[in-house]
Amino acid sequence: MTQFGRTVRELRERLRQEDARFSLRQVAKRVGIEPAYLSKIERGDVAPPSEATTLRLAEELDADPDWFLALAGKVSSDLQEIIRRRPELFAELIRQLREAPDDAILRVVREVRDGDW
Amino acid sequence: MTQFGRTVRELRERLRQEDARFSLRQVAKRVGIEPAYLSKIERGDVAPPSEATTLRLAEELDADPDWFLALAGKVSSDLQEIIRRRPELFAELIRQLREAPDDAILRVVREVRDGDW
DNA sequence: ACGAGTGTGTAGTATATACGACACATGACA
DNA sequence: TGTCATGTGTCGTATATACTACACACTCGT
Repeated sequence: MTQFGRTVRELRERLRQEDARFSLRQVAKRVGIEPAYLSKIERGDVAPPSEATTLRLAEELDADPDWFLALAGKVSSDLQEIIRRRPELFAELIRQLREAPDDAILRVVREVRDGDW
Repeated sequence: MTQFGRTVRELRERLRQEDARFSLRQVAKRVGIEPAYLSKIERGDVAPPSEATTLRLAEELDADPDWFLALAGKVSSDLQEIIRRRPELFAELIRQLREAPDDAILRVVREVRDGDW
């Protein structure tokens, strides 16, 4: 599972082509971790970092937080909390949607957004 | 957060009134953990156990697995995997439903179940 | 009185998580 | 030819997770 690492590296290198401030060291500094650690993360030498660090990285690299957490093998703790408040309800809903096509889920999202409960 | 422990104890004591096989020791044995450990769990002396152990406990005590995991502060790993496959879609859906009343979510569940995508 | 079963207190442990510190080699630039 | 910045290799560590092992005190039936 070095998918996360490869993605971080690709995003960073891409940004770097137009902005030299996206060197590994400088990104690490802004994110608040050691360069050596970021290096290992990018090469999949260590497991993906904590949720907090992953989120700071996502912001730095302008990536979607939930997507980034997913690449890191995690699910946002705020989503988990929502589920934990009504576990049976959400469990059933999510399992129902396991095989549903993207646009079916999107329809549900829109419907809920416009819904008048 | 001894909510999990208290619930385990209550469920077990209740079952015990009609079946002496639900002593702490015997339940621990069937679940595959040490009695001392289960004792600490029930009194909130330690954090709730792992997902696997929590699920075996839920089955033993005839409790809903997702509800039990929630009490233990967790979200089923299979739900997490479903979310991780399409993180942005599910994140939006779940956040939309954060404040929705139960019956609104139930309507969505039914609708999806009967849906023809 | 004693053996079986009960719950619990104390101590210890293996593994995972999430990093930091420091040194090193390389390449570009003045 | 220094020096500056780059990425990386090695080693160590604090904290959390998820338990086990063993001994103890109590109670209940025989």
